[in-house]
Amino acid sequence: MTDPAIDAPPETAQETGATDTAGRPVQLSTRGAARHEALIAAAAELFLAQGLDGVSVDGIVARAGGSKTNVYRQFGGKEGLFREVVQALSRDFLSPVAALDLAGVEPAAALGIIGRTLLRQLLDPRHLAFQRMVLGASGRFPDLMADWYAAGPRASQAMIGRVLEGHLADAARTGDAAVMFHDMIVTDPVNRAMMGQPLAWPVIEARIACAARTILA
Amino acid sequence: MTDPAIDAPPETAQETGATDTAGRPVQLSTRGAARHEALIAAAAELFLAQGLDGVSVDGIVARAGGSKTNVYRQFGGKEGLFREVVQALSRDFLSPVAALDLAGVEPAAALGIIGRTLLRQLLDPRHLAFQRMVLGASGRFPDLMADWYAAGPRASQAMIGRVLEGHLADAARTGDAAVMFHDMIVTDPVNRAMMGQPLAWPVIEARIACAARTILA
DNA sequence: CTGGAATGATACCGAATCGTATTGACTGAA
DNA sequence: TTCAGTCAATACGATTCGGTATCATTCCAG
Repeated sequence: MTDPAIDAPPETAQETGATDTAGRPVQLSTRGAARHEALIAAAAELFLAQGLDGVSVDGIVARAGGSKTNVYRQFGGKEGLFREVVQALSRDFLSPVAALDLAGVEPAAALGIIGRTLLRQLLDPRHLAFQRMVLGASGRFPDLMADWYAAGPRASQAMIGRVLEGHLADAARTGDAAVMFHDMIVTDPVNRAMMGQPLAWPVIEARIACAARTILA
Repeated sequence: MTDPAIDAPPETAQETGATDTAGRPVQLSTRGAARHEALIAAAAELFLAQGLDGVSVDGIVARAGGSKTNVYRQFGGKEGLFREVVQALSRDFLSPVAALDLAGVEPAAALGIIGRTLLRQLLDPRHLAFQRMVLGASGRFPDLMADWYAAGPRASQAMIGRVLEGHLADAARTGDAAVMFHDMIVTDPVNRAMMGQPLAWPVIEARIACAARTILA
């Protein structure tokens, strides 16, 4: 297995996050760096729509432009590309909730804001497809699911925990309470949406309010 | 691969639930009916282990015995077989929780019993694989996920609802409370197990107790 | 301008897939 | 015993895919 990019070092030294199969960095020209992004973007759309096994490398390349050379040089193969796609999407979906500033907001109101922001994000068809993709692949890539879980649900739960701090009877269980509130408002609406029977938004809002009352009692 | 117990028996015409692609019943001999079961059993194991796309019809037949003829005559193809497998497994996983008899048990204790029984069931590797399979395929088969959800989570929630009846401050929200209690105790442990980082059993028990106190407050 | 590396386009390979067709053995009833 | 229908085993065709190899083209530093 020869790798020309490594046998005879670079040209335009430009470092991206790309690594080959063995984890060694791959040098990319400006064109290559652009292809790197284009490949991830194209692969993301296709993987979201059809899942890992439903997409062919040729299909991705046809959409991204360039050639298969890039996929195998920059990502080591289909699997490497999939991994980078999942990690990139994990980062993207996190932002709106993490960006909330809840300083000085009443706990009940803060939980409502978090809940609505979170659910608007999670119920987006793109995110539903993403979750389907990650869960479906969790057998083959448990570490990828762990990465997503840390960047997504756990981050949201941490924010909920900060809101609950000092407002619970049993302060020692703040962490558990945060997880439980999160799962209480997220699980059922997401599952229903995932099987094509979404709840109406007012119903979801009522659930959030009900859950907030429950957890703060 | 021959199976002496199946190769020889008589050939009385016999009706099973099998239908062909157009929904018309297929006549099966005794041998055929045995193969029907064997195919579902073999396909179930393989689909659970490798997912829909990771399994080939030839692989299933190699494990079940017989030949591909049966798959296409009895199930119409790989997809039809997959559908029957999911429905059969949905029925199987339901039983232990539905079989509980909680007449005259205190609500708090009853919730504990349901929670422990439910989680012991859901955290079984076979069920984790099943859930992975159904969620991963929910894009292509949303109706299958709906079937599972009705036979699984919704049935459990209904049982929780019957326990809560008459013990909540806001009686009108008994249904919501049941769903929330269910998701509170189920979601996080299952997700953690699914990504290969299972919670210790005592932690889970504590969660159940905590959730029961919360929901009954 | 130029030489060597990175990239593009594509042919190619081997393996694997689904679904059908074929053939011969076996079954159960006439 | 005979005969029509079913099943097992396997061959087959058509297709697809992942990954490699090839060669022309483009890019960039010097």
